[in-house]
Amino acid sequence: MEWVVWVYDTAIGEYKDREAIWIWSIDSDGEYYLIIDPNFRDYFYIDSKYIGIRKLNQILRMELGNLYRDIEVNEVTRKLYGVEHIFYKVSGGFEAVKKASDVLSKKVGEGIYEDDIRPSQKYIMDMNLNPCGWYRFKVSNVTTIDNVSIGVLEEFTPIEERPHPEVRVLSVDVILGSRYGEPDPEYDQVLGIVTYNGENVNNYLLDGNDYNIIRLLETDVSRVDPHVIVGFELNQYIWPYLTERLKKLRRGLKIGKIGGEAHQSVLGHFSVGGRVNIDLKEYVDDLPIFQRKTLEELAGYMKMDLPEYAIDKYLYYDYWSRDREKLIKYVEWRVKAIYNTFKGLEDHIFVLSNITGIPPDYVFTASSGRQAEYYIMKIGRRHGEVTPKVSLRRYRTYPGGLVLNPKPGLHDNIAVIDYKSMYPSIMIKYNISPETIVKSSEGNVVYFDEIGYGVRSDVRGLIPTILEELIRRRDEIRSRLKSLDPSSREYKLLDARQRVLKILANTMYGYMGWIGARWYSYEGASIVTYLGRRTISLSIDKAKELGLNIIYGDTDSIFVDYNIDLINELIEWVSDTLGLEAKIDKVFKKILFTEAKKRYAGLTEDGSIEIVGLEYVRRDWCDYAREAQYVIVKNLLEGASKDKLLDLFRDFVRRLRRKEVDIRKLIIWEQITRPLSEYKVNAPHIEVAKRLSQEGWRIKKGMFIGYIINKGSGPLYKRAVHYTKADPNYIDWDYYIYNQLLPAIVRILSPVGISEKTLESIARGGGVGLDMFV
DNA sequence: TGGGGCCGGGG
DNA sequence: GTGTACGGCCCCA
Repeated sequence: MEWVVWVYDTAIGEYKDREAIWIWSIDSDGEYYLIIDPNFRDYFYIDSKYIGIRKLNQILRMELGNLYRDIEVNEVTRKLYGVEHIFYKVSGGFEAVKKASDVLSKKVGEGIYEDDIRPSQKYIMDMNLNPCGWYRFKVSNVTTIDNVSIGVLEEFTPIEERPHPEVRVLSVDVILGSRYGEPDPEYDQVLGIVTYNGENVNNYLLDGNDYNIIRLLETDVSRVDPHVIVGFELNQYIWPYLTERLKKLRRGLKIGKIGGEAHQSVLGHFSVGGRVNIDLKEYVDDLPIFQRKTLEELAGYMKMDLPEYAIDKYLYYDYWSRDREKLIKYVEWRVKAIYNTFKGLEDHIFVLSNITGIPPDYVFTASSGRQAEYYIMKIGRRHGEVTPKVSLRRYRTYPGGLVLNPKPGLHDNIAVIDYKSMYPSIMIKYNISPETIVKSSEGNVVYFDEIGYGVRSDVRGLIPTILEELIRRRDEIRSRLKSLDPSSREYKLLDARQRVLKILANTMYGYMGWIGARWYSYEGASIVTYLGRRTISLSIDKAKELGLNIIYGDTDSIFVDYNIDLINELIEWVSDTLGLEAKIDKVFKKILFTEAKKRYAGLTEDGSIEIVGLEYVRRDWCDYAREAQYVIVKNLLEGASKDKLLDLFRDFVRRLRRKEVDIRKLIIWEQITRPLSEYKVNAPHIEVAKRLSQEGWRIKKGMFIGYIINKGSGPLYKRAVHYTKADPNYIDWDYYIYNQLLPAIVRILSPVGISEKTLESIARGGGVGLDMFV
């Protein structure tokens, strides 16, 4: 029989009492298919440098007992960091191979590779069966269990580029709360579970025993039978809580296909057999544009309606006790937002999964470094590369990009010239890869005296090869996009593809400098940044020689007077002499610099305001000061008079002095970056977190603490209170005038000659007369 | 008063 | 758990 289906996961399952690869898939109507491949053999490599074949077989025979019959050893040639080695490939049944690698790790220790990659992932990479792609499967022995058609794999062929089928989605959110701070699954029942399938919201509220509502969730899942279950904080919070609640009853959470229970899997994500479990929190965690990592930010980004009342989890229990309606309304908004956000992101998720080979389940759980690594592993083996082990290394820093001191003040018509993908281009041009770096200048080597390493030019590195391929694939897609209708399905999918390829290319340099990388290269990363510094310095020299006035520069960019002829000459020189591509990135009609690097505000040619590094973009400044800075700098750039700017400032001061500001705009947000006990200093957010901790909240790394400064004496950390406990009568309004608003405005007005003294006197109420008395 | 701890953001 | 460079706050000696 032949099935044309879209694969969404591979897993280790069973066939006739033996472990087998299970390939979960659906057809264009969303019907389930499970294709079983009983023939895939797990394997690992052992380097022949560390053991002879005779000894190897002897150990395996002695230690494996009956499982030995299930093992095969073959001599193969593979590359390790580009160098050919003779390996023994030990393959066989999953259990036997696992036992064999355990035994050899103990007896030989070194030289064992790929025993740390799960068979289901090896299957994806070796068979080139990428998740979230279409395939034509030939199967036999077809049966049906529940509504899943099951068949045994004969063979398969890929079907290129067909949009993914419409997936059934169920979003889930829960109400967890406790009188005593953080809800504890040991004592605190689940208060409510809310689901949404795109049409109906179902809310199941505690009435007696929460076991009943968890069962209702299970019933809901089995009735809706979703391909995707999506939530916010599913992996770190919701699934662990629900499974912990059920442990008392000695049962698991039954939400998988064919009776599967949710269980913890690789990288700490939860796996729901036969369904795709997606946690959107992991998506927002990865992206810096989401400052506080909230669902509201994500929903706003996706241009969705925001809730009428957002309720903080610290207040869930209060609302549950006092205003349940409002709480339920909010959580209903959440499940809808989660559902709709997923719908907006599904192309990206499926494309990212398809390209990296990481199943959609945990493509977000994997860090961007790991995503890049899976991709390298996949491409590497096509070049005969064995995947190296992560080894323990000493942490070392190395110098990064070059940053120029800006010329402070207001400038007209400034062009930003930057290098197109500077680091990837350097890595390709100079062949920089872990295996191409050498210490000596002998042989075919491009040597860099200044840092004491060179790069081999007789072999092509793996990373540059991969980068070239990424760029080539992306260019192909981009040229196809030109002839497509931007609103078409095809365009959107291809656009998602080219974006993912770009992200992967841009990740490679950072990946190589990451100590946890399998393809880590301190020297390689150092050469990349060294060449980056050299490149930008050379172009600065050339720009000066051409007579261009340089205002600023950072890593891969220079800001110069907008003289199109000279700039074109510079760009041409970069291309001819350095062999790299530079371009005009944007032009500022006005741009304001302070004395500081990495901070400026500009008005672009299309009239938009761009603010970089200043208080406005930082979450550890209160919204009120941030907004004030935006308004005033916008007016400044658009040519407002000094009087107008001072009037605006005066208004912002006045509203604070009159306590007319919504206290939510006074919250300062800071992240907890380590266990509370590891902090060496007192600081407001740490102190507030410690107090929350005493009230029963588990304060974990990565949490955001929002605080407000109250009146009183002593250091700030003693006067900071959690924002849920702030009271306008106790707030230190002066702190907000002198330590939030004033510095944010001094920063942008002092470079244009408005003195700090002038602003301070306005802040004090001077020069306004009446203000003193209101 | 200045250095260290800490945080967030730029490219 | 991708990299380094940087500014600026608060605390404390």
